[in-house]
Amino acid sequence: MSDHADVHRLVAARLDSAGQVYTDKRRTLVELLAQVGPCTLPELLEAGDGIAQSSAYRNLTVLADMGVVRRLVHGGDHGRWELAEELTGHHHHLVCDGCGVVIDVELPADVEEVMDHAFNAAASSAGFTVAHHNVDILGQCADCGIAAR
Amino acid sequence: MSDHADVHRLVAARLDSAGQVYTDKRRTLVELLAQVGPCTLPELLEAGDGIAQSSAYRNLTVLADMGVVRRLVHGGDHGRWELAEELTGHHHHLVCDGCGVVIDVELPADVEEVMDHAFNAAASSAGFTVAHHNVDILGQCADCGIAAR
DNA sequence: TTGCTTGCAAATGATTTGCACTGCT
DNA sequence: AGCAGTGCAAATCATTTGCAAGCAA
Repeated sequence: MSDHADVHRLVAARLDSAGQVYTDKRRTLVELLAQVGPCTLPELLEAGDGIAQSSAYRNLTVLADMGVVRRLVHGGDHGRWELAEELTGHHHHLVCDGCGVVIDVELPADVEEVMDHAFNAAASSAGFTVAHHNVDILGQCADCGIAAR
Repeated sequence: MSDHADVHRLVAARLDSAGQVYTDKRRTLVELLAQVGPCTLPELLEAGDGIAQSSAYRNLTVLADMGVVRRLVHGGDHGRWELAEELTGHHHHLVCDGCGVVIDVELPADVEEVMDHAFNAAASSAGFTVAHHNVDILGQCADCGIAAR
C-alpha cells in the first residue's frame, strides 16, 4: 500500500537539506495526502495514526514551509491541505458547492498556454507581475449532483 | 460622490423583493464596495460611517444571502468582500502575494470561451457539473514589485 | 405595538502557542 | 547532556450570536 516511494524520497531529501527529520508522523501525513488528495485536518486526524491535532497542524506548517504541501482555502470551515505542485504536477481544482470536496484536474497544455498569455496581458496592464495562477471550477460533484434530484 | 446610482437601485429592488430594508448602513457598505472594490472588514469599518463591527458582518451576510455581495477568501487573516458579478460583470482577480490586495480584471471573451470549454470537459470526466469558475492570478502588485527590488 | 436594525459584550471554533515530556544522538 | 518532535491544555483572533435599546410602519 505504501506506494508513492518517489514522493517520500523527494520529501525526505527536501527536509534533510533543511536539517529537518522526516518522522513517522510526517510520513503518515504525506502518505495520506498522496493517497487521498486535498483533505481537511479532521480528515487527516481520523485517517492518521493517532496523531495529535496540534502536531498535525505543526507538521503541516513545517511541510508547507519546506514547499512540500500547500494550504488551500475555499468556503468551508476547515482549510484543505494538498501536496505541492512540485510533487503532483500543475493542476487545478473541482470544488463541490454541496459537500466541499476538492478534486484535482489537469487541463490541456494548449489551454494553459492560452490562459498564461491572457493572464500576463491582463496583469501587466495593472502593473502586476504574475507568479502563478489558481483555477477553481465550482459546481456539483457526482454524489451531490445525484442527491440534488 | 455618491455615484453608482444604478447599483443602488438594483440592490434596493433586490432587498425590497425579499422584504428587506435598504438601510443607510447597507447603502454605505455597498457604496464602499462599489468605489473601492474587494476589501476586508477592517477596511470597511475604517472607511464606513462608524458602523459597528458586528453590524457590518451581519449586513454583509444579509447582502450575501440576497446575492448582492460575495465573500472572497485567499490566504490572509481577513476575508474580502466584493459586489456580486451580477452587479460588476464577470471578472477574475489579481491577488498580491505581498500585501494581499485584490484587483479585478476582465479577460477577453474568446479566452473565457476556451476556458469554459476546457473546464466542462475536465469536469464531466469526473462526473462533475460546472456551475461557475474562479481564476486567481497570483503575483506582485505594482507597489510590492517596486518594494521588492 | 410589532418587527427589523443596531451596538455592545460574550460565545464560538479553527488554528496557534507554551510547556513539560519522550526519544534519539 | 542536548535538541527536535510530540501531546495536552491554554491562548488567539476572525467571525457569530444573545440581548437590550432605537427606529420606522
